[in-house]
Amino acid sequence: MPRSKPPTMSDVAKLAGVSPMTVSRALRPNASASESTRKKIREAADQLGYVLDSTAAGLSSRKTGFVAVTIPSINNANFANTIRGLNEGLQDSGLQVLLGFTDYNIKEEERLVEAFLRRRPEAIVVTGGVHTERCRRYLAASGVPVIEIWDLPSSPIEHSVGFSNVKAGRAMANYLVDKGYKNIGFIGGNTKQDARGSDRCEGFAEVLEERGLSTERLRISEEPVRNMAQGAAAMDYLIDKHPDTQAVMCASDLSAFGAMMSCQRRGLKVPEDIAIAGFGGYDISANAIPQITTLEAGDYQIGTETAKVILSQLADDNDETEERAPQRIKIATQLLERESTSPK
Amino acid sequence: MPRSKPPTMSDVAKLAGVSPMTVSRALRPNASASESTRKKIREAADQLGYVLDSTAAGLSSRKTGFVAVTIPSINNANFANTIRGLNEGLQDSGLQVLLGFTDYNIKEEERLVEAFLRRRPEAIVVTGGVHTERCRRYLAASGVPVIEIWDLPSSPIEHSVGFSNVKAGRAMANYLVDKGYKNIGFIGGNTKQDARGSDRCEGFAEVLEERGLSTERLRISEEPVRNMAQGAAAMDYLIDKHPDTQAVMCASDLSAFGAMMSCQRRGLKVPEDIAIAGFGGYDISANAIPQITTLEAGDYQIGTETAKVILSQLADDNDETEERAPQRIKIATQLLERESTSPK
DNA sequence: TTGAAAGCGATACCAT
DNA sequence: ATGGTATCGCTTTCAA
Repeated sequence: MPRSKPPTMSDVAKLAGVSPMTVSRALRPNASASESTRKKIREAADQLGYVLDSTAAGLSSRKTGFVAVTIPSINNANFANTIRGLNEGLQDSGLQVLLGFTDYNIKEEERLVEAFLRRRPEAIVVTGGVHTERCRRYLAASGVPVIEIWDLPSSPIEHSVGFSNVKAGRAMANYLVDKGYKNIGFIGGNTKQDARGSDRCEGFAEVLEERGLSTERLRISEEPVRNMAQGAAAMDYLIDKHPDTQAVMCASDLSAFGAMMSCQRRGLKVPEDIAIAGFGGYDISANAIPQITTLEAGDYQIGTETAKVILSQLADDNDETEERAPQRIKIATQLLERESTSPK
Repeated sequence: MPRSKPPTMSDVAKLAGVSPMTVSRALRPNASASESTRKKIREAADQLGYVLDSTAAGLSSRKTGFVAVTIPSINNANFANTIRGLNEGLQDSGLQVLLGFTDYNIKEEERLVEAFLRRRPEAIVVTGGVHTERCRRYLAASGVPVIEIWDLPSSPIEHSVGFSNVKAGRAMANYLVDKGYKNIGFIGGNTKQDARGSDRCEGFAEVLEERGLSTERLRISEEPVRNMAQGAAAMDYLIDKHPDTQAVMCASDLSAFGAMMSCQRRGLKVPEDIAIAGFGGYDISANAIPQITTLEAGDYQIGTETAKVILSQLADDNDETEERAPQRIKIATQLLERESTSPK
């Protein structure tokens, strides 16, 4: 089958006996064209199998309809939910999400952002507030709204939608200390790689210090600790080193579950022998036995709120209004107390 | 901050004292330009903060650099892995994945495909072999390579990369029957929504019949059964109705885990009282206690193989070779026997 | 409501 | 190695 050149507007125009310009208008909902020519043109288009070329349309109208988005990983339910929320929030706007994955690497993020900039997106969304110097310059000079999500950076590039990861870590630490635990640990990964995760760890450690508890059980391994197996391994290490550990917060619910399985294998009961908490409000935290205490981050809502920011910034009826001011949308987090930290 | 128009190639050319054409060449790796002018131009570009407009480049060169991909959901580790594999396979090609989510709805897929076609992708990847009539027409007339993944349709549109979901269901059924189980159930969701899931169920049922076993324990609910909670609910229903059930295959490892938790809550031991198997090779299947028997689908590999098909089809040195023939790449699945179906 | 002309920002192609 | 010119397929703008 030879791959032939697709038909153009001119082809449709010729067949319908009108000018290309009329075709252009007839194919758009809001343009003026009589119903009769519209019908004629639609038929001609159908007959030819014509599909609008939005590449050309974008070049001419200076609107690509793209929203560029970078997230650390696609294998992560939290970010997946954010993308779902964003997609749904943009549903009726005609905006297309251009999704890229940084693999928790800001150098890779820089590459992605540069590649995305070439596509002339109408807005750019990046995860987190830590970027390479060059990447910050790209974003600042992009000429379109920039939204940082999943954090509320102290020096945002422009808009931000998220929550304070430091405070999130503090909240969980305070909760565990309030429960009466003394020997408290934290399981997390390389701080350089995952700025948000390390912020949570930092907040967690702050509270332990403030409340006069030891911080020697902060188990930060070189490798990331995101999945179940990594959580299990980290827990093994932690308990071997500090058998008197009474409670642990894990970087995510997945590693918390892995840690919990590790305890079960050792004959340690959760929460009676050791309490475990996670982060992220993953499905597993609600379905595991025992259910895992977690901090829900409002992942889906981050997406929907980001969509709102984008749409309000792009609305053309606000060129001079205060809507153009940098937005800072705080998403509520929620500590869900579950069985894994509540001995009966 | 006023959002001003970004600089163009002409701007760079003017500043560097050359023609736009020279800029175009200097900015590409393979074009001929002297090192001295290259340097001059790069400096001018940097100074202006120039970023190539690939929209315009695409219009002119008739290459957008897009590969359009539709998957049912972003909240699914299997599809996520496929996208990871695809991305990595396309890494060095300069091709950008344009990702869309159908929500397991072929009408939504049709809308997405039409929207994507407007972007003039250089290849299109769709999940599954079931599409609306109109969507099939779109794809067939797209003029670019079309790859259906996660299945091997009997009437493929063009290329396909996947495995037989019917055979996958058969494999698990045969395994369970071989283990000596008689009262075997299946937990899955609405067949209309998820064609691949229902294929697996169909294969599963075929084997039960062929081997003289009852198929009355095929629990197919109206709603999808994909997550843990749904799996738990379905298991409760199944056991209430058929307390003599000895083994169950679930539509996914997530529902298998939910089902297992449901058993645990009832005091049923897995696998001693009831055996449970899943599908998909999710992390949870290897980390749960007991570990869950599953059928690994080669999700990541589906992505990498799809990338290979795309690249070979797009290679311009094969206009007339047999490489243009429809490819049908079979991905190996693997039944991983684990504790959840192996009483000691 | 419709049409003609002039780009949008780049590359292909042909010269030099 | 570099430049000039003609598109690429559409929309904007201005007229009719």
